Amino acid sequence: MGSEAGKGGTVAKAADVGPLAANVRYLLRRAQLAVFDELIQALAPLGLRPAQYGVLILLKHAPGLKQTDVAGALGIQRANFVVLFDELERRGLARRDPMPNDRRSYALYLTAAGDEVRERAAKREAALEASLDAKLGPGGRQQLLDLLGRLVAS
Amino acid sequence: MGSEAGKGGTVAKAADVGPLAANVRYLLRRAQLAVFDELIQALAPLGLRPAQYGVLILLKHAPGLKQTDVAGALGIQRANFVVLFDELERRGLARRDPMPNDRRSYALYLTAAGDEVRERAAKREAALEASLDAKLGPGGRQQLLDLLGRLVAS
DNA sequence: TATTGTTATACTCTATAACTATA
DNA sequence: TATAGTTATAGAGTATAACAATA
Repeated sequence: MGSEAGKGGTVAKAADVGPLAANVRYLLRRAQLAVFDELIQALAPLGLRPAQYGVLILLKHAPGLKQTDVAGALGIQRANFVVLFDELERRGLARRDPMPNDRRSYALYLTAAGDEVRERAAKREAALEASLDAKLGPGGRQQLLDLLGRLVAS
Repeated sequence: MGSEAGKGGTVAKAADVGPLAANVRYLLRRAQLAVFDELIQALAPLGLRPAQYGVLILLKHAPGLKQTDVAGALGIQRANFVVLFDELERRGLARRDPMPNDRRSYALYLTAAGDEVRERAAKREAALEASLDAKLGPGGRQQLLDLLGRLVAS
């Protein structure tokens, strides 16, 4: 990519991030972006973005949650979750059912179609996980999960 | 936070993310957001956002880089970098100098004021790093840097 | 022709305030 | 009064295309 442009003395240290290379925060961001971009590309053919995929996974594991719970668990604002879920519902991948005890809220469920899409997405994700593990080496995944868990716990 | 709303059987599993809790990508995002939010709060009193702080760090370490290089090193689009740097220049924290060999590009430098602000930001960041290390435990930082580095490398 | 800086634009994600209907 | 869902809106961050000056 044209590192030696021109003819002067400027050597153009293109990708040298210097002190940032040893910065946890910086590497965390770079790693997150890299890994997320892979997932975005993998899910794109299914018309799913990572956040929507997260909803499908969560509803598979814990059906009947209400919007506030799902949004909270995924770190999404209630207000933004509405639109996100509207699209899943419009596409017939999930549905809002009335709650018997509280007419303010909905119980959220995957549809059969939604579970199919989730399953296909999971297969695509699994392929990426394998490549992740290859990069991380033996035991690397568990180590990373531990360390990240400590950061999230706060 | 009102987990026992209503009187029915719904126990409201508020923060149970189930399978996502063991997902590298999900934890990576959550950790990155948590850690970045700390930095955003710490830098806010200085009127700096993380990306701007990154520019100051980079220019301190490698003065005289041109816009394309700095943007590329930080993973920012050339077009977006222009506006970002405009603000640093407007505030007198950095400057564009003409390049002798190439009249298309600028050599970017920190000003004295910019270096002062960078220094103050670095001190605030250092405080956060200490708290990070406490969470990560002995050797945790280096382990994490290694693992993240492998994810970014590819 | 290719590259640098630049403008304009658009799209996603995120955050907040305010409304409604229920509780 | 408090909560669930909703709407509208605004702000970041990011991505792309196109242009002028220069190489």
